[in-house]
Amino acid sequence: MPRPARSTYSDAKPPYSYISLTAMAIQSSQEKMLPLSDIYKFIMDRFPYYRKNTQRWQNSLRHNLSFNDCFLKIPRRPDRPGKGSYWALHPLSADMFENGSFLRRRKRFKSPRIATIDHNMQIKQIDSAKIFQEQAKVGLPPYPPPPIIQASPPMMMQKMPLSYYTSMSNSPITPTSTVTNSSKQSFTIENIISPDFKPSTTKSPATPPTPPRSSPVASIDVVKSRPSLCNGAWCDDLPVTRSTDMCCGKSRDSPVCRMYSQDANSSTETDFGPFPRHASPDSTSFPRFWAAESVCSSPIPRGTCRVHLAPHSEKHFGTHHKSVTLIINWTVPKKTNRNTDYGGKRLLTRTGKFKVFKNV
DNA sequence: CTTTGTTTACTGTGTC
DNA sequence: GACACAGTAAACAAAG
Ligand SMILES: [Mg+2]
Repeated sequence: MPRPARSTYSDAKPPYSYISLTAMAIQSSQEKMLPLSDIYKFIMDRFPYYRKNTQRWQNSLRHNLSFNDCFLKIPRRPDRPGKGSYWALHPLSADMFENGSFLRRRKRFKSPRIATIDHNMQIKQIDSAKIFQEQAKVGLPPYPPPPIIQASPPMMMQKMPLSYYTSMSNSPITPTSTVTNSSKQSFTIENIISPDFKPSTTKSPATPPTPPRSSPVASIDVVKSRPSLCNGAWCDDLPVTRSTDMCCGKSRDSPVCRMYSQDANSSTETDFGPFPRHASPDSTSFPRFWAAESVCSSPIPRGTCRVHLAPHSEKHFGTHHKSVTLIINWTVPKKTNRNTDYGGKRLLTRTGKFKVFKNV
């Protein structure tokens, strides 16, 4: 086992990340899986620091569970009802910590996609997480083993919470290190993972701990459109690409596309804030004078930002102010590919100025 | 209602 | 500065 934390930790903040703390909790459990509340409990039990501000860190921790591929949600068994799922470690993430030290994590773990054969004998790429979640359900025994053609990275693996579904009532919960399945069918978790999780000292020469090579990524829709300048004309529909347009799947660390309105005379800038996620914003929340309305037609790929002046502004437009300059920032991927944390390139911020005159 | 889960946005930090 | 990782807040949905 990676060394667990000291059983008593002072009030100081432990040097472990949420990923580490959560991994500790899960690994410490008999079944290698825990419901959320038990993860909380584990952490609070041995780290007094986390007995305070529970809202805060628990929110962060949940974020980590969802966000990180190394944590898998395993559905509850019907005979063990309750709220929420169980959380396990992705078997292929055993390599995550350098020689098992919770203090040093390697590269962020990405659940690799794996080639399988579907019912029609078609080769399909699916997230390996799926396989393990399914497998946990099925347990050791029978069943149409999803044949694995090629599991991308050969690597050190760890146990899946097998006993969970299989040791319903009778079998004693197997101590993790001794779950040795002797006879088995063509494919189980145990088949594709190595027999034991050996952290610090021992290294299996047979299975060198290859760091997870980045796996093939799903194809991406790269947004091609660029906002075009429309100087000198009233633009009813400004083609604006939102930052989230650039994202493929989950996004994180993505910059925002904001829209600014700048008064040509006073040069005061009004920040209209990021574009709304799903719907059009209510125009009342916008600044009084340069109130505008932004409508993003859809939450996905591309949206059109429609800029109007609010009635109040409209009245002064062309008298008080000859024009309005809209400064619109948007982002483009620096190269192509994906966004930020997901292996791709960062985004560049571009700025466009749109001078808008009243349409006569 | 609360808890659990997903996601976006933003921030800070260390490294190269 | 680019980039990867980490922590936090918060919106929001779904399920208990
Ligand atoms: Mg996850």
